[in-house]
Parts: sequence; C-alpha cells; structure tokens
Amino acid sequence: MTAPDRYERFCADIKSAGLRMTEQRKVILRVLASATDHPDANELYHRAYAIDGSVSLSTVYRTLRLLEDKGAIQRHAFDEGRARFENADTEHHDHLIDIETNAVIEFRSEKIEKLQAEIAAELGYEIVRHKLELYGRKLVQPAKRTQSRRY
Amino acid sequence: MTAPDRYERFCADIKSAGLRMTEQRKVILRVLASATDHPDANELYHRAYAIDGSVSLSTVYRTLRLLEDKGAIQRHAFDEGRARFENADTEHHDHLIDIETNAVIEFRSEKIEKLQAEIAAELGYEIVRHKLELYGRKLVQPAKRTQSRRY
DNA sequence: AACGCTAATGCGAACCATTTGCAATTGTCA
DNA sequence: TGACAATTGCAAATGGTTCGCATTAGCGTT
Repeated sequence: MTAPDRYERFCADIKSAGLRMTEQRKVILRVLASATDHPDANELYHRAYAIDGSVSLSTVYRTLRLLEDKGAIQRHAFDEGRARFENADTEHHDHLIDIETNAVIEFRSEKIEKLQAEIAAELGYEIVRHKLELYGRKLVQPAKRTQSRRY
Repeated sequence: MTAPDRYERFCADIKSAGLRMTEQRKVILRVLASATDHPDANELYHRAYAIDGSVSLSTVYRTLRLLEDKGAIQRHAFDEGRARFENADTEHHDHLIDIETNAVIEFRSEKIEKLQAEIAAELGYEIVRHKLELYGRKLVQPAKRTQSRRY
C-alpha cells in the first residue's frame, strides 16, 4: 500500500468516526502514512513539526492513540522505554531488533505461528495476540545464502 | 530449587560481590526466593514491608536491579506498564499471559526455539535474547481432544 | 567491644514517557 | 455566517522507576 493510499485510509477512518480533519491531524497522518520505519512519538512529533510548527506533542500522542484504537497503526514496546509505531496495513509479522543500531527487521514464520496456536490450545487458551521479538546482533559473515533483503 | 536454596544462592551472589548483607536485603531476598509467581516491584515491596517495616520501595528497586545484574532474577515487561520479576534459576521458558486475570503460565517449545535461531541466521543475525509472549483467554471447554459436537 | 571506612538506607525530589484539565481555537454543518 | 462541539496547545499531573544526599549500619580491624 502506498503512502497516499494509507493517508486516504486514515482520513476515512477519522471521518467515518464523525471526527474532524484538522490541519494538525492532516500533517500527522501524512507523516505516519509515509513512515516506512518504526518511529516513536517524539520522532513523529519532530517530523510533523518540521512540516507544520503548529503541531504539538500532545496532539501527536492523541492522534496515535486514536489511530491505534481504530486499528490503523500498531504500537510496539520494544526493549527501550518508549513505544514505537508502524502502519497496520501490512500482513502480520514479528520483529528482529538489532541491539546495536535499534534497527527493526520484520519477518514472518508460518510455522511459529502455528506452533504458538498449538501450545496455547494445549494449555487451554486461545491466543488473542502475541509478541515475538528477537534481539540480536549482525553476524560478521552472512550465514545462509538467501537473497539479501533490504529494510 | 527450593526457596531456602535460592535464598542461599542470592546471599552468595551478594557476598561474592563484596556487598553487605543488610537486614532489608535479607528480607527482600527471602521474599524473592519464595515467590513462585511473577510479582512487580510494588507487590514485592508490600510483601517485604509486611515482614519488616524498615524496608523501603527504593531498596526493593535497588535490590531488584542488583539481582538482575547478577543474573539471579529476570525482569519481564508484559503488556501493562510495570516490570514483573521471576527467579532465574529455572530453565529458559516463554510466557502465556491470561488477559483476563494477568496470570502467567510458563511453557517451553524446543521447536520454536530452533525456528527462531534459523530465522535469525537467515537474516544474518545471531540471537542474543528473545521475547515470546502469548496473550490469550481461557477456552470455555478444553480444546484438545474434544470431538466436534453439533447442536 | 569499640573503631573506622564505606556501602546501604530512607526520604523526597527528579526523571521520562505519556496523559489530562482547561481555556482558547477551529472544523463542520445548518 | 453563526453556533456548537471537537480539537488544540500549554502546563500540570501521572505512574513507574531512579537518584542525591545526609544518616545509618555492616564488617574487617584493632
């Protein structure tokens, strides 16, 4: 999904809830829609502020909350204190966090997903959500010969 | 490992680091050693305070930090803000958190561990640590081995 | 048993990310 | 255009955790 598409979807979410499209909201939505990384609230605030100085940190937080409630973005609590956000329009995936750079790499394992469900079922539970985070450091030399991926 | 054993191990950790066995420390260590759940700092403070009113929250935090650094306990950041702790003398395991009661169930899956390592390797990383948390709710009727019923 | 050095304590203040109260502003729709 | 409720920025509040500091208290040495 492209950034403009995402922006439109955000706007639709807002309007369908009977909420108003304010200037500040527009800016924040645009910033979010075009983010390909996993920025925290403060980073988003600075990106938005650079575009429109009338955006405040409070409004960033309020907007993040709003979009999270609508399911339009996802909040992650990686190991440093603050929360980091990402667009929620991609398919489900887990995260590998580079402990040296804090870079986030996304991955998905059907097998692990399945195993998780099995384990939960065995314990008499159904999974509502789950969190799988790998914290690691880059190997000096590539391990397997898979095609290199960029993030 | 029994609670008294754990307590002894904590004491050994403290002493071998050239630190002092204060009254407050003793109480906190005993409380920790006998905990079979995943209490947070405040809960530990109250348990310790009930035994010895001279224990302060600061000291609980300081002791938790100390033991964590020594690898004697493990800190977890489940989905509510505060940190929860557990003794680190058991073998590695992951957690299933009951979203209704906040109860924590421990489990271990060799297969998932292995898959994680494989995925990381494929991405050119070595795992330093990882976090797998399943958040779910209790199934009304046991899932395993139920024959489907119709109504 | 008292001594002295320094770690450890309790207290309250500081921190940091996040939330909230409130008065002023601004979309939106009639 | 006018009105009214939603939204804003600001500053203050929050909640978990850490820190500074003056005081207390382990513990190895006399």
